[in-house]
Amino acid sequence: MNKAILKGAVRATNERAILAAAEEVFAEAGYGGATTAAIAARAGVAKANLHYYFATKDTLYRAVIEQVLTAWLDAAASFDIADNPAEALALYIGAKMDLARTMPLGSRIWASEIMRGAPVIQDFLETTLAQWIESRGKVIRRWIADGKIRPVEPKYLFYMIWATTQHYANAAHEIAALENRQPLDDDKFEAAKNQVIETIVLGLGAK
Amino acid sequence: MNKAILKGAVRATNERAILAAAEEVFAEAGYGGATTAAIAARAGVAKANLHYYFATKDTLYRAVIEQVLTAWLDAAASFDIADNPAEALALYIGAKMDLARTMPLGSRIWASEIMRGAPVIQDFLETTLAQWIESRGKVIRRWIADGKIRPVEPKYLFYMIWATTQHYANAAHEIAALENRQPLDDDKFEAAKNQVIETIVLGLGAK
DNA sequence: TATGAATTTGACCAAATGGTCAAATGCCGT
DNA sequence: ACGGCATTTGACCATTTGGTCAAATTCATA
Repeated sequence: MNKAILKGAVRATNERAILAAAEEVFAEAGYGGATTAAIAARAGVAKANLHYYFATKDTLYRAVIEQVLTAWLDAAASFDIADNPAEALALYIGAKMDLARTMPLGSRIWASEIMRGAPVIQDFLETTLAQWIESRGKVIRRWIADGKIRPVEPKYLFYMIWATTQHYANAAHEIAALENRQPLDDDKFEAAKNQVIETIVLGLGAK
Repeated sequence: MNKAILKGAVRATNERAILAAAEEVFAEAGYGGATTAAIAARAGVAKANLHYYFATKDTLYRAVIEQVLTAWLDAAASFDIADNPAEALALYIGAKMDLARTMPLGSRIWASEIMRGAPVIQDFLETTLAQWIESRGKVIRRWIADGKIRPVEPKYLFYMIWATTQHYANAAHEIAALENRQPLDDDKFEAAKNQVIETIVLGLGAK
């Protein structure tokens, strides 16, 4: 009976294990440095079996990127509740910080992908992301027109938010080296998150 | 006579060409994805000749890292003129922005290196950089004690500065995709720089 | 211009890599 | 219990990779 539920369970389980392993290896080694052998080993399957589920390294990489993209879009949605700048920004920046904390590997893969020249997500950048930043830019400009924040170029504001929040994922190792070789614990991370929010909100002169 | 000056000129020229090519390839492909063949080709020398000047890929990589480190330290020095927070921060952030503009490849290599777990610069992070941030942290704390800026954790402030400024190098491709597929021109870059400075200075409540 | 050192390179090598394949094994509904 | 589909894997392959080497060429200087 519950067999029906488990239909395809083996496939689902293996695909998940392989994707998780691939995320780790791609994040550490980059696309070029990652090997299917290393991914298979970390997933606990034979290399040939990995290729049974994902025909090529490229296919697998794209599947991983897909996941990252989805998570990114989820976090991006949290900006929409906008009206009060301070509140809206706090929510959005908080969501981005949480994402960096939850999916550090995804953040690193995203960063490498862009450093390679974004061969895979080029289209996403030029369409979805460009639209997103344009529409949110309008919100920011309204705030400026209403005198709620000082005049700024919305894009540069988003770059600052993205850079800073993602840094806590991408540079976690550097940060650990500067914090007694210990990654930020939850309290420190929360403090960092608040400081980022406060600095940006204040920096925009939000009323 | 001027032969003496040119002594070792061939070596110097070739080493420079190889280092420059290596910087490009490591920045694009990461350590794992870079190949000595690709570097040699871009430098315009035979692969065997590359290995004549740099015995191993690792040696070459470390030489490139060395350069990046030197440039980083130069920019770091610009913080020292400190007394007035707004002025000191404007100088430092400006220097970091200029560095990102001048050496985008180095910035990307730095980022990949850290994402790999910093195998090569681990020691630098734990000694030189840790000392640097500790001593500059003291300056920040003095400003806070003197009521010149609002209370913040200095480290999180530096993370924000590093992240944001380096973003203009690391994510240049993403930025271009969002700006009519055109990299930032000098004017726009200057505007971004000013906005970053103003936002942080204001965000610290600097008097 | 002769000579020894520095430089250049084609040919080569062992290991690693992405990927294939056929045979074996496991699993499900009938 | 059986037939068929999904899964697993060891053996294998062509290509790429980092690196070597000896022979050839160029260069500086006495």
